[in-house]
Amino acid sequence: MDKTGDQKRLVVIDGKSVFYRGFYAMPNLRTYDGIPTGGVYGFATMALEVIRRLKPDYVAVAWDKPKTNIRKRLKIYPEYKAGRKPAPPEFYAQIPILHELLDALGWPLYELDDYEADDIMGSLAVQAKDKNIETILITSDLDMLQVVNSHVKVYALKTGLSNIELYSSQSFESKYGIKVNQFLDLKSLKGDSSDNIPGVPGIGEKTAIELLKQFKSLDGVYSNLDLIRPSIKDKLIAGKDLAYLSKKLASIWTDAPIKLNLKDVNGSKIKPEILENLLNRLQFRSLTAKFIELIPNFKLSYSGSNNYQELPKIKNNIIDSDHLLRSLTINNTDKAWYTYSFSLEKHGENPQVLILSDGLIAYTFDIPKLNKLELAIALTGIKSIIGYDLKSELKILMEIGLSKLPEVKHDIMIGAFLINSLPQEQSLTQLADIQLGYGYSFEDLKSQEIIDKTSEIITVIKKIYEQQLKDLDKLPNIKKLAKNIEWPVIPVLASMEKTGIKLDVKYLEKFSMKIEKSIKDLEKQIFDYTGQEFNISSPSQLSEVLFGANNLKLPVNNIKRTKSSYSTAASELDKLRGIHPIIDLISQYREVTKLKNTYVDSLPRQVDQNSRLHTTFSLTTTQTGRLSSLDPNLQNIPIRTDLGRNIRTAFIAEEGKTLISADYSQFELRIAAVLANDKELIDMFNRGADIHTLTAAQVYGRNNEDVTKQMRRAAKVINFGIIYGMSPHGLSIATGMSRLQAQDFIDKYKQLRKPLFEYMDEIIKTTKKTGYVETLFGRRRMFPEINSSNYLVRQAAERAAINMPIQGTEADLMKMSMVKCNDYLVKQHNNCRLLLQIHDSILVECPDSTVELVSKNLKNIMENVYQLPVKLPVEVSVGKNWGNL
DNA sequence: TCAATCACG
DNA sequence: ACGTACGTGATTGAG
Repeated sequence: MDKTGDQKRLVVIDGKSVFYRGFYAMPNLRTYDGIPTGGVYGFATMALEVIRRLKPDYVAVAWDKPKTNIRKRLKIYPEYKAGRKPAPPEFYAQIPILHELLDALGWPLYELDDYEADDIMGSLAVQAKDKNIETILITSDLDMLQVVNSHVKVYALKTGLSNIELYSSQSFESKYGIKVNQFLDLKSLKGDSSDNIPGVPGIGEKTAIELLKQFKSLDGVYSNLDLIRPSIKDKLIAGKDLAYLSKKLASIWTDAPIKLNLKDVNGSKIKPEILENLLNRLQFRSLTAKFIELIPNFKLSYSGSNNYQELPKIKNNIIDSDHLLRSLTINNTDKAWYTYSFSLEKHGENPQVLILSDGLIAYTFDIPKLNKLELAIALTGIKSIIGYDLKSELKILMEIGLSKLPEVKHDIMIGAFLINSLPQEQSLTQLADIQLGYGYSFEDLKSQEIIDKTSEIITVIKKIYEQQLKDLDKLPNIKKLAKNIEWPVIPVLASMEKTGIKLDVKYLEKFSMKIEKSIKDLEKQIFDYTGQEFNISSPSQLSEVLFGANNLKLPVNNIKRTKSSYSTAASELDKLRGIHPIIDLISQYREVTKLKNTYVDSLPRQVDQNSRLHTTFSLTTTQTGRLSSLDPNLQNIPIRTDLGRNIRTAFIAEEGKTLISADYSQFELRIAAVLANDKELIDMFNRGADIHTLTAAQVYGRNNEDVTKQMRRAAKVINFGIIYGMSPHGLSIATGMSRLQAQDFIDKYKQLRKPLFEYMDEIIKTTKKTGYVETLFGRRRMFPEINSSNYLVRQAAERAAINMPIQGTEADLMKMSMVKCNDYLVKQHNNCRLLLQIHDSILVECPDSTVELVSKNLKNIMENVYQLPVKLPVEVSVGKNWGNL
């Protein structure tokens, strides 16, 4: 986009439409303090693009004055722009910030009582033309096409935030078949519901275009009425006044009382310090860096200002295995190593290990077995490490055989997650971009590329680390959480992943064959009923078979719909149980195929040469702080059905060893009692009562002995459901009571557990105020949606906000337990290992001889992991396989 | 790539 | 009037 000759260029931005775009594109963007910033972000992104691509000499921003009547237009047509919903509070909250941004950029804002932004833009464009200045208008709708001429161009906002493009009249013309200068007449005829421009009633886009193609203009249409077929002619005659009124309304008025003062709109009045300060405050890190890059005299102290060029060059010393040991015998054992990658890669014959350390060296090193030991000895000096995803790196160090692993001093992947877990910032590439504005990708680097980029990579890691230290200083609770829980659990998880759990592959193969038979069996029975073969696993085909007019025609009155058909989810099929025997068969078919595909056949494919299965635990996935397990997921191995439990039987202990499972009982409810400080509930727990029976007795006003199974079940459902904010409807579904009974039950329960409900109210209140909730140990989850104007979104956020501290505190405690248990095992029973964690339980493998002792001690460690008013009883069980614990 | 479904706590 | 319990991951079919 180069300018010709000396002609100057003015850019006028339709401020509100740009702002709206950002506002809706990033509805959840907020600062740590919960100030909504999406609209400002959108505007800033676009501003950057304007400066970069259009290189304007002058810039102005036009704005529709908020809540001001557009009096001139209203006089002629009071309904103009009526019926628009007012913008939500998140919108208005950002306006003052936008003003600050404009001030920092030195871009004046034009708003006038009687004129719309379009008019202001048009007026400025006209005056600019008189001064022989080119004008570029930036807007999101086509209305501005009216003022296009030799000196005026329209740029439209395309998809994305920073994407502005010259509006091509060609594409308009090929799409509509009329010229852009006929756009106003088109609108006069067809109207525009978004602006409440009436147009001619009964004339839509199709007809209007047809007319304009033939008669060129609105006047042309009305002077040739006789040539038009009667049905349309009548509509045109009846709507003539409206048509011309529409034209007036939709016209851009280029005579707004503003004066284009070149001094005011001078685009080079940017105030770098103020801009930097503001962007920093808004936590637009990547934007800050991009502005810095763009604006030559915008070089400042901002801690993330190191772009690619400015990264210090570090001596990049590549050393092969021959020279390794001498070089590695380093003296820097006291300070932390910054690491990016201890990674094992196959290169030709030998795996290589790649080590990037504190700005000194990148090593590539073949590690045939012989050298592993030497390498391990050489690396033994490292006391602590700082880096990205250290769990992976610790696993490599274990692989090499390092006897004493370095301490995790700081992991920037997890650090970023703890500081703000809104899930945009996960990869190192993202972190470098968002926190430092460093625009280099770290994805899929080959080892040679990693070596070439050593200095950049290490510098980026250091910078992010330093940035996070500053952030953590402002978040003392999270700092403590990181130090006391999150860093220590990393090596424990590394060890668990590395150890893996043994799988009885032969057993599963047998089971698979058995299951295969019953699948065939079920298929046959199902097809007997339907009279045709189809894919039972396809919800759409199944729905057709069950409900279709030519098939079984099962009643659909209660059945939920999906987008394309009736739902065939288990909960919906349940409603049809008893109506047709096929329902039962389908449920069985589902259970069996699920089991086979997800577990029986797939797990054996994933074992190592020792028949052990290695999962990966993620610390940065769940919004509550729980772990998640993937590749394969070992946190959802079946247990609820008899058939499913067979899968657990395939998880076995090594020869001569035994599995120990240790579970916290009623973990979440106990934590809820503590957080709410519900003394009665705590007391019930501490007396060792059966909590559900006792609850039922209280709700129904009976003695414990008179509580029926039904009652206890209802009480159990509500005791758990309450943690998620269950509704009467939910309760009635889960228990089979009527809605009224359920409502009554909940009312009584509320009376009974006043502190619990007060606590829940309190959580919602503070979340609305601060924008986040915390666990007992300071883990934090942001809730941008808690003030949403959408009832359902808001309600969902409220329930999640209630649940988070409970589930999160449970997760925190569990991690602490794991660290302590692991410590104990490593120190006193080094041939015992933690294998899995399933949220409220852990699985340990231990030599037969020490099972009893170890179980007792694990139980003790877990029960006393942290002093709380409520007891945390742990149940321990042992067995040769996971199925019979 | 997404939606639907279902396995777990 | 509307929808209805929190948090996950894997598999499948279909566009």
